[in-house]
Amino acid sequence: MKSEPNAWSWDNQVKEGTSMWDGVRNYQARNNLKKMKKNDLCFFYHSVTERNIVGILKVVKEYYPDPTDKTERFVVVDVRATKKLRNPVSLDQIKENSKLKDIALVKQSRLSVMPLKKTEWDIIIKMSN
DNA sequence: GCCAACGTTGGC
DNA sequence: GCCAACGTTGGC
Repeated sequence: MKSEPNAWSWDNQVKEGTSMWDGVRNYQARNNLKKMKKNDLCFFYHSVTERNIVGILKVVKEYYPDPTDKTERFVVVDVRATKKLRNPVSLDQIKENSKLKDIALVKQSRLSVMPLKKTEWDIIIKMSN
């Protein structure tokens, strides 16, 4: 899950505890939100200014209508900051790893909520230690 | 700050 | 239903 740290950062998330992941206005990203199950884990990525994966979020509530969306077409999930990565994993590092060359973060840079395979997740976890 | 890559909108 | 025009995102 991606956010510009100027708009909503990891520190904001930690301070807030559980919060809605709102503002998604893209159907593909919305569909990915809908696939999330309670207790699923997600990486929190700081886009634009930092380009780092900084922490891990947990889904605490599955999708429901986004109250900030007047069209009633988009949804949110509730998430909670779970763990800060020991070392942030940068976009450059991810691009340098040939096993990660096909992930959406690299291939579809505009998508703000994207899936990740377990094997890919594990590689990134390893890189953060 | 620029621009490529997309996604959406609206005229036809 | 097509596509030009436009808006947004996010890497560089």
